[in-house]
Amino acid sequence: MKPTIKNIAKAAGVSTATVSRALSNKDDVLKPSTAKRIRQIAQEMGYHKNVAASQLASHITNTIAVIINYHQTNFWKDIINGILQRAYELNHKVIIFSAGNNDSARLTETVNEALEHQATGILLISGKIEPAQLKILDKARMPYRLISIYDQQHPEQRFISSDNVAIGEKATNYLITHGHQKIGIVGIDHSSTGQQRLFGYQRAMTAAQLTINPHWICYGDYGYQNGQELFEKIEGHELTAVIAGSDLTAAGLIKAATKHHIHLPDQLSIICIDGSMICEITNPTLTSVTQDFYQMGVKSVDNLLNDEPSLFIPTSIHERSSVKNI
Amino acid sequence: MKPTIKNIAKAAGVSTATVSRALSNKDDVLKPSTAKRIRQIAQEMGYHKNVAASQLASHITNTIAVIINYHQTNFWKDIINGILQRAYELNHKVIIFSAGNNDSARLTETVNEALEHQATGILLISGKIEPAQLKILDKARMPYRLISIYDQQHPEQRFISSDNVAIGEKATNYLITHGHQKIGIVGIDHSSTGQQRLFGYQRAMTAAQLTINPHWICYGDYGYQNGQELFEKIEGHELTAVIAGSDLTAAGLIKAATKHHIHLPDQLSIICIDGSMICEITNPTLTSVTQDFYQMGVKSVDNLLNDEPSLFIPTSIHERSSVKNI
DNA sequence: CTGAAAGCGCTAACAC
DNA sequence: GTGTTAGCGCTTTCAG
Repeated sequence: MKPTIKNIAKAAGVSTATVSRALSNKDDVLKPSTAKRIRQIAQEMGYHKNVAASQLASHITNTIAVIINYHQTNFWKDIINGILQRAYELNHKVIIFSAGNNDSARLTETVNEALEHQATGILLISGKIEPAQLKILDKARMPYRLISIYDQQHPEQRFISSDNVAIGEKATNYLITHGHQKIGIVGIDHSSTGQQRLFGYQRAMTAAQLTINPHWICYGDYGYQNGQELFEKIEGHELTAVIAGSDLTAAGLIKAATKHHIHLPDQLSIICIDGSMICEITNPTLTSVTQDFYQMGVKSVDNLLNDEPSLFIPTSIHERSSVKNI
Repeated sequence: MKPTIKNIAKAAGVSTATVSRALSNKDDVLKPSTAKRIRQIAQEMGYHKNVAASQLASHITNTIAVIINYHQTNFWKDIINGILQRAYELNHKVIIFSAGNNDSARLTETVNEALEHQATGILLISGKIEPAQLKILDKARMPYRLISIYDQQHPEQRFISSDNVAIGEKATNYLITHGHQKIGIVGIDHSSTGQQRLFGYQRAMTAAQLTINPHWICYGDYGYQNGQELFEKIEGHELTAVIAGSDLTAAGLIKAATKHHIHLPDQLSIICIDGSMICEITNPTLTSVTQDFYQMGVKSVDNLLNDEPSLFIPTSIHERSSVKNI
């Protein structure tokens, strides 16, 4: 006999309504003895609620749909970890959709798919998003948040992100404070994240009345290998300090600098963005601007479920001996 | 007007069955013109299928439920990544359940919750699992696989895992081949994974007629900090080589060795298990036994959906200059 | 405190 | 090709 509410009702000699109540722990309405007896029978029959039926009837899913729109880097993993943790605490399930790597068509497809799940809300971990997809979300009147992306042009969009402009500015100012004037920024990319960090750098430089030599800005892919390669690009420009676009970029720069017999920080000061364990291990002295992606995941869930306004995840700077006073 | 199949039917002047067919792209049965017209109307009404209703009626979910039973280490993130990728390719959704950190009661709870979702199958990423939970799964007749855990005592259980005995053996034999006899194993724990690695080590040592000094076996937690601390423990035992239980353990050992002015590999050869990027960056010369967790995720999905037998994910050894010939 | 019954939105025979 | 209709398994008024 298939373990359904109906069959349990039959076995217990009660109605399906009573069984439903018993299994939903609505004990305040039921006689404790019947409730207990029903649960006992359910247990014996190996009953497991059919979530689909339950959701259909009740219209509540307690599910957060997460869309990952960029798998290349690793930060989404920490964000997911935070989401999972907080979702569990708030008694929500998490369903994850993979949308490839900034593939717009596929993202649209994925957003539509997520919408089919009648989730409580959608969390979109993205490098970028286009108006087309936003329109779908808005039309569906489904609560959503953009994680790790914010758009100064569209302050009305709800996001949870690091403040990348502030990050770039903070790192730059730190170096300026220490007397540096020829400061490079290395390994950022053309995504909004990279551009915002660059903008912060430019703003700080300009505010300090420092001129920026275009050669001091080196694009890259945030990677370790790339960091090593980029070192060659910054040589010969008399830089005294460099902002590494990511922790891996910094690791690569350090590796290459060592190989070229450049002494750090005497000949070159390095500060790194996204400083995490890798930098800590390769070079515990490295000053870094760190973001807490786990926290970003946690806050995202809170923010979504409580309908709070957009949020910047705070950034902290870990001052170590990698920056020389000049 | 709520965008349901019924309302679309009304708007299009057809039956709900026809709408259902059109929206499920059963175009072989429909007149192309009506199919197209219906999809057009659905689009305009902002229709999104109600997955709950669909699943309830069809009994098919195309969903893989993943349970994470151990959040402390990072390998699950790569596994999840592989699962997501492959699941997408096979047109399956992924729902993730977090079961804390080897909390047995909570795991039971989570298994039950996963069962409620009528998934195609369950993937359990675990450090360990108990008979109680296995019994629930078996009783529910739900296909499942244990990832990253295998139990020699229970060959009937389906698992996808690295072969930790082989890994320990492989690392040990590598050192033996290079002439080492006083070999330590450092940083493993008491989990089945750790114990299997230890067992492989012991087997290789015994096979080579080498005696093991109990002090050569140092327990730890696979961490970086711990690796540094453990270095002190192995000093004074005249070891010529060491197997580090994890990449982070190796990084810690290297750090501590350098601090103690021990020259690697002349005074001590190190080989590491789980060798990944961190080791590559901290010490590109380190010989390591590597496991591909991403691949483990990919294979798990295939294995589950195609009902294939248990599988060991192959391990490879990267020989570099961290082991000295003596 | 418990039961009867009307759906939730969709699918899948079966009929025409 | 398309319509009719009987569910899928559960929740939730509304009665009693």
